[in-house]
Amino acid sequence: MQENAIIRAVTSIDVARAAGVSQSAVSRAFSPGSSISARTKQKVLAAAASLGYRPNRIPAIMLSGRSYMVGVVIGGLENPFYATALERLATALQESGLQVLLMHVDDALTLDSALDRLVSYRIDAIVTSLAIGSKSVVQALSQLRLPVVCFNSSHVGPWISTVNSNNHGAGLVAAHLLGQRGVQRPLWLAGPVRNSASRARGKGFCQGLRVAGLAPALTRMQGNDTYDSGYDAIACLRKQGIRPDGIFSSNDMMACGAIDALRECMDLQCPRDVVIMGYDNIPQAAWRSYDLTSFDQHTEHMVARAMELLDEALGTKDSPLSRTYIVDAQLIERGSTGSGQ
Amino acid sequence: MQENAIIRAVTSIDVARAAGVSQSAVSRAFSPGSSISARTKQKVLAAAASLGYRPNRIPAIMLSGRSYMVGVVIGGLENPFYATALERLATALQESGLQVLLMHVDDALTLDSALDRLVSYRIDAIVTSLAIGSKSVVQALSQLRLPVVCFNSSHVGPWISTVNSNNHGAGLVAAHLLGQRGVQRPLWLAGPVRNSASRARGKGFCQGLRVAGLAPALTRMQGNDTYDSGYDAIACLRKQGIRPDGIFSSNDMMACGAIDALRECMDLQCPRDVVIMGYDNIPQAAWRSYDLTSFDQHTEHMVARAMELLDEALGTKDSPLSRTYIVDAQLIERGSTGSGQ
DNA sequence: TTGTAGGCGTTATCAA
DNA sequence: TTGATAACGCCTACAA
Repeated sequence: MQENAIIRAVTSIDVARAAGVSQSAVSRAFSPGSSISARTKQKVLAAAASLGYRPNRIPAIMLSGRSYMVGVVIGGLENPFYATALERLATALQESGLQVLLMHVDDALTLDSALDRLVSYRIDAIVTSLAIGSKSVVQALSQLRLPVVCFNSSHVGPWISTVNSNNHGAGLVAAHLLGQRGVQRPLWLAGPVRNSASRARGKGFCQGLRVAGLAPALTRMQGNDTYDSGYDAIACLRKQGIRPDGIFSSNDMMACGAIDALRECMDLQCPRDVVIMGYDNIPQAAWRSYDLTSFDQHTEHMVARAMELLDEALGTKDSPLSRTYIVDAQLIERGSTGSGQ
Repeated sequence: MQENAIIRAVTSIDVARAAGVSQSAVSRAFSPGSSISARTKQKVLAAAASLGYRPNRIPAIMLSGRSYMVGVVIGGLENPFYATALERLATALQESGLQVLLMHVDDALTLDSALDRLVSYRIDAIVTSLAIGSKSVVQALSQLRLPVVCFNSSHVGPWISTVNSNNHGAGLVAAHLLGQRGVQRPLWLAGPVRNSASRARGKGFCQGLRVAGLAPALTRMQGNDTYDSGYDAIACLRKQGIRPDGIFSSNDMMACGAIDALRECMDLQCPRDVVIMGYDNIPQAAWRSYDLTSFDQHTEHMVARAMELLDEALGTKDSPLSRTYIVDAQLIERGSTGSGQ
C-alpha cells in the first residue's frame, strides 16, 4: 500500500524471491516452450502478477545482439500515400514480432545523424520510403553493415535491397491510354528532380508517347509532388497559352491541384476537355470532386515483399543481401479519363 | 580486407585494445564533458573510426533505467490530420533527444498486448492520439506506472496527462457563425460515438444553437470520421427530404464527403445554398474543390504542451503526474461559409 | 587524467 | 525439472 516505496522497476530477482524459486525459473516461466513444471510456472506467474513484474527485453538484446527493432526512416507524411504505407508497414512489422523505431527526416541531409541514433539502439535492420537520391547516402547505408530495405529507390549497393513500383511500365500504360483517348497535346507533370521513381515514370511516359507518335507535342512541367505545385503548373501554362488535353501526373496530389486549376484558371472540365491521370491512388483520388484515374502501387504487395527481404536478410546475418523486387502498379480507371462509373 | 571475418559488432573493448587504452577511456571519448586528454581522445576516435565502432546505447539503458524511447501509440493514419500530427510529434521528440517506438493499433482492443510489448522495451513514457474511450484502457495505462500523455481524450487518471483541443468552445463558435449566416436548418454531423472530442464538439454546438434559438431545428447525423460517412449522411438526408442550410461536421474528412454529396445528390452549392464547416484544418480543406472553413487544432501548440508534460513527468519520476491542457482551436474561414478570398 | 572493478537484468550453459 | 554461474557491453565509482 506504500506507493512511495517503489523506486525501481520490479525485476526477476524480486519475483524469484517472492515465489521462492530461482531467477532461472522466472525466466523460464516467461519463455514459451522452456522446460518448467506447471506448478512452478503458476507460482512464478502469481508472484509476478502480485508484484506487477513486467519482463525486460533490454538485457536479452545485449545477450543475443538482436533487438527485434527495425529502424523505419520516413518523411513526407503529409502525402496520404506515405501515411497509409507507413500504417501498413508498421502493421506488418508488428505482426512479425518486430518493433518500429521511427525516424522522421525532413531531408536527406539530416539522415546521417538520424542513422547514428538508430544504430546506437542496435536495430536489426532499416526500412525507408525515402527517395534515396545521392550516392553518398547509399554509401552511408552500406557502411552500417545492416540490412536496408528501400521503397522506390534506384540506387543499389551491398546490404541494400529495394522494392520498386513498376514506374517505367506504368508510364508506358499511361501514354497508351492517353493515345486511346485521342489526346493531341500531352503534358507530363514531373515530380521532384531527385525522385528516381518520378524520373522512371516520365521516361516510360515519353517512350510510350513516341510509340503513339505523340512525343513531339509533349509539354513538361516541373512540380514537387504537392497539391500547390500541380495547381501552379497549370496556372503557369495558362499564362503561356498552352492548353493540354491529356495529363499524366507523377503523383495524385499534383493531379488534384491540376484538376482544380484546370477548372478555375482555364475553365476546362475533366474528362470533357482534358483527361488526367495520377499515381499512388490516394484516398482523395476517389473523392467525387476529383474522381481521378490513378496507378495503385499495391502497397500491401510491396510491404509483403519488403517483409520477405527482411526475413531473409535477418536470417543470413553478416552477409550483405542485395535484391530488387518490381511490383506492377494497377491502373484504376475513374472519371478523369472518361471511364467513370 | 577480410569482410567475412567480421562476425559480431565492434565493441568498446575492441577499440580500447586497438588504441592501447582502457575501456573507460573509450567511454569517456564518446561522452561529452568527461575528463579526458585531447591526445587520448584523438587516439580513441581514430581507432574507433578505423574499426567502424558505433556506441551501443543498450547497456546504458540497463544501467540508468532510462531508454530515451517514448512509445507512440497511434491509429487512423488515413486521416491526414493524424498523419501530420504524428510527423510533428516525432520531430519534437527527436529534437528532445527522444526516440519514437511506434505502435500502430487498429482498435483499442489490441491495445493491451501492444502496451506489454512497449513496456518490455523499457520505454520512458507513452504518447497516444487514440481516442481513449473506455475506463478499462485508462486503468491499464495507469497500472503501467509510466507517464502517459493523451491527445483529445476525456478520461483522466494517475500518470495520465492530456492535451485537448477546446472542442466545446469551438462548437459554440461554430453555432454562432452559422447563426450569423442566417442558417435556419442546422445539421450536426457527428463523429464516432466513442470519440469524446466529437461529443464535446457536438455539445458545444447544441449549446450555441440554443443561444441562437436554432436548437429546435437541429438535425443530427451519425458518421464515423470518414469521407464516405459524410457523403452517405447527406445522401441519406435527401431520401428523408431534409435540406440543411448550415452544417457543422466533427471533422474535415466527413465535411468533404458532405460537400460532394450536396453537389451530386442535392444539387446544392456551398456557400450559396448551404454553409459548412469542419474540424482539423487538414490540407484538403484548403484544396479549391472544397475551400472548407475549419477549426485548426494547432498541433504545433498541442505537441509543445505534450513535450512540456513529458519533460516534467520524466523529471519527477515515480510520482504520477496528471494534468490537462486545453488549447483553443482557431477558426479558419474559407469559402464554404461565404468568407472566401 | 587514467585504469580497475563492479554491476545493470536477463538468458544460456552446465551440473545436479 | 531445477539452480548456480557466466556472459552480454557499457558506465560509474574508486583508486592510482
